[in-house]
Amino acid sequence: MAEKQGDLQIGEVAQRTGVTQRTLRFYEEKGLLRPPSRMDGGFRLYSEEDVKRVQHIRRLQDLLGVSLADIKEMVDADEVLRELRSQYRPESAITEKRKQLQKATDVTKAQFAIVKQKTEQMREMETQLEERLKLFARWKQELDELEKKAAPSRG
Amino acid sequence: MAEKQGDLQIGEVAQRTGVTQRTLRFYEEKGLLRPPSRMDGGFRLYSEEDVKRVQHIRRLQDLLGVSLADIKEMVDADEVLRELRSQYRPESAITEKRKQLQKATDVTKAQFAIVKQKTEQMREMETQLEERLKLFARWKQELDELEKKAAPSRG
DNA sequence: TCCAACCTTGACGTTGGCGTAAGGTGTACC
DNA sequence: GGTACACCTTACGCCAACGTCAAGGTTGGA
Repeated sequence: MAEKQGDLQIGEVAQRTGVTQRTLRFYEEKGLLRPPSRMDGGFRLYSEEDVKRVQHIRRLQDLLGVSLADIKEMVDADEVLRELRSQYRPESAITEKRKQLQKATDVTKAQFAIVKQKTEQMREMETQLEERLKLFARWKQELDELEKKAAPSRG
Repeated sequence: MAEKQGDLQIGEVAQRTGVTQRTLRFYEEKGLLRPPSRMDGGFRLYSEEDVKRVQHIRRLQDLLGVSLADIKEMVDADEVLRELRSQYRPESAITEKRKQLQKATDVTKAQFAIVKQKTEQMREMETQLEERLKLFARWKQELDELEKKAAPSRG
């Protein structure tokens, strides 16, 4: 198997996502990334989808600050989503589908709750910091004027 | 020195803040909390201020997900703020004050930048998740209707 | 055919943020 | 002054999330 058009080796993926190759292998090991296809010699071949996935994982890490285990749960829900998208499937599996959909919904709702709560608190913090900056600005003003009075332009 | 009115032992602080005693000592060790006063026997005595400080640290940890080293920088800025509040001080120290104020302002601005960026991204994620939930809801509808047609009330 | 650049799988190392156990001391209350 | 409980320091332990070799195989071009 030669390198298929559009596929990426691990080095390129690392560059484009800003993580190390070690991290990519680590994510694979932990089940956060599906094992990619390989070249004949064993080199990993990633797709654009994989790149997006990595970026998604990083966003979750950075923004939510949750563990990779939790993130795995979340991206697994993504996988379910993709699977469900391939509608054409045995009708017998409809109960299964329903279960998967339920699971995905639950996970997403949980995630949504976290995000909502955090945005809320972040906004609070944002205004607090804003207030503080204003306060600092006023103090600086006062300092400036104090200095002007203490040592009026002696030039 | 008996236990002063209004002061708290480490156990109470732990309970009220939801962290362990170990964590409180650890924060002290790392300079995130000023060494509290002590009873004659060596028991730590915390103030209400300390409690607030711990809660603040935890919020920073949880929301921003930054290292304790970074948080130290931030809460040190708080300390500067408190010091600057005691205005009555030798005039000779005005240059020093200015420097401290500058530093505090810088740190606060940096923090503000982080918070702002994160809130932004969080809001994006929020809407994404909302969309996804809607999609899931629609799919569930479809599944329901599909089932109704496949097996119409056979009672 | 040969080489440089790229990749592979182990396997051990590191850092942050605490947990936990040991062995001893303080405090409060009867 | 005994006892039950809260606290003290010291020090080793632990887990997540990678970092960092080491020793070798693959690829693609000259």
